[in-house]
Amino acid sequence: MAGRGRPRGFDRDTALRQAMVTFWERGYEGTSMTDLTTAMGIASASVYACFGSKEELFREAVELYGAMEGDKALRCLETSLTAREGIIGALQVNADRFADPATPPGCMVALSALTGTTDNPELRDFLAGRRALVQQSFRERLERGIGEGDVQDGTDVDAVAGFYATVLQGMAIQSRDGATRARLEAVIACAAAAWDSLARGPERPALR
Amino acid sequence: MAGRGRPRGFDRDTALRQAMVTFWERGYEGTSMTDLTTAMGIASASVYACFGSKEELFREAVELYGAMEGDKALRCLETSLTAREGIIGALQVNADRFADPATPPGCMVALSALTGTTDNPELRDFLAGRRALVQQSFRERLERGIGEGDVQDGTDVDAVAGFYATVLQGMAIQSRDGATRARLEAVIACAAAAWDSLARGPERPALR
DNA sequence: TCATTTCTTTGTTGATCGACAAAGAAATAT
DNA sequence: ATATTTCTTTGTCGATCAACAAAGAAATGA
Repeated sequence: MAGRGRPRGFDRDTALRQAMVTFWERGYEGTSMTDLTTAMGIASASVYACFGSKEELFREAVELYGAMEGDKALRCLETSLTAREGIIGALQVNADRFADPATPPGCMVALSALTGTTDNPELRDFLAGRRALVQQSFRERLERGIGEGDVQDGTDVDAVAGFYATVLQGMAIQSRDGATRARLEAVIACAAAAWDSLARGPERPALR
Repeated sequence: MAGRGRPRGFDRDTALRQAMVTFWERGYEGTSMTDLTTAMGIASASVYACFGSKEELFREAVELYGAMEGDKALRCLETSLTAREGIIGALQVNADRFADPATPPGCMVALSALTGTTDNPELRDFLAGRRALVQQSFRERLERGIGEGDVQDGTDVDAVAGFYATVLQGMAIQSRDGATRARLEAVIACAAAAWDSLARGPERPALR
């Protein structure tokens, strides 16, 4: 297993993490190979030898991002005693991340390839799929809540999961616009206050 | 006032509208001059002569977008009898726009320059300012509602305005990901159901 | 020691980016 | 009719894009 030839002069995980931060900050299209090689501290040929291409590097970076934060939110959903606690907790985990001064503001999955990838539908769908997974995990947690009794039977789990996913994605933009941790908390508090109207009452909320 | 020299061979408003749609679809950085000249049907030299630069053209396109939709939402806020009706109505006006099959999905102001403009802070701030204006108009409508009695005195208007702005921005991403008009309506219904918990009760919503 | 393997450095590739210069075309003013 | 003005067409500019080829450097195995 030990390589035969000259060993790699950089740490792959470290380089990937630095690439992730760069993509997170500047987006996929907004990040040039020069940006990457500068941040990673290696030459472009090493990037291609180690990661294949800019797009493959980006996909790995997104998976690393998901492994770091997504897992924490998923664990919050799983270990929570109620669906409300789980979903609101997941929002808070993300708010922590979005407002962390050590990393770029907002969510990499939500923001790094929304537009500008019109002629790369695979990459767009890749990220859209990651976003859909979050929404699906919300829905599954709501369904579990129905089974466990803390969510009223008859709740429109698709609508409620979509609502909280929408709030989460909106928080990513708010964070990009400079929203502090406290402001994100205030948004979450509002979303939490809506809970009983959505997942407690058996009737669909009236629109007007 | 009648021009002396050769008259322009294209309609400025039409060309601007086509540029707006292109920026809306592909984002600022994702739109090339070739994309623009193709969509507008004119050569790049004509673009520069008529609009100055790509960035100035984009700013004009954003202002046109705001004049088309922002005004409708603002009128909804002004003419509504209650703050609730105004803000929920503004969300619906935007949902109409986001899901209109005749135009690109989602919101141009929210999506067209979120990342990829790291080295152009003026442009980023320009769009962030437009987003802040929406949030401010929500806040002002809430304050008016307090004065008119349909919003409980003591309501945290900053938090509530931020919440509904967050939902609106999240809807833009949902729309980009393929959300139908009906799904956006479901999100709005959830946001509307939260209203009484936020703007009716005098107490701040409890977080847990 | 030396051949082999792998990585790094350096340089370059064709394509595309936004922007503009120069010249030709079409209108008005005198 | 002719000069003037303005627009359009054509071509091109230097910069930058993602990607890779070739050669030098540094490790291992025999």
